[in-house]
Amino acid sequence: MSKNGYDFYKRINLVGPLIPYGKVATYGQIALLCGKPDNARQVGYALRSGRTAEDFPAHRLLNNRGYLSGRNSFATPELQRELLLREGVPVSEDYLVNLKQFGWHHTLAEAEELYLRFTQLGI
DNA sequence: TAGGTGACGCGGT
DNA sequence: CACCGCGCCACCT
Repeated sequence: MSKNGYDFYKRINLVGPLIPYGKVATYGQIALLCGKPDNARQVGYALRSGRTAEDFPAHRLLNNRGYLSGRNSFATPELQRELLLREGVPVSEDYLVNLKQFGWHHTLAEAEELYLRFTQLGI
């Protein structure tokens, strides 16, 4: 837990790597899995400000409309597109991904297991 | 301390 | 569909 009592970023770094290869996830979805459904903006902020771990698949994150919106050198929409195409995720010329088909539809069990893990880690 | 900012999201038009 | 307004909330001046 950080000095101000905030543990959101630690949770993010545990959730991110769970996004399956060949799938994408939304900022809001990650926030929800972190137990903070209203913190979608903070997920983007975490990446923008370099608070995410090395193994965080930043290219697999997009907004709720399916648009790639990376904002730093590690994940520009162009780079995200390149990486996603490489792992078999179709991305249109205007950086749009079909969330229905390639979104990560996590299960309730996965969400519950994460919550348990956070509790065990005290974060 | 107050106010501005934003890799967001939802609901309304 | 698209566009807009507004709520959101940790961070940073």
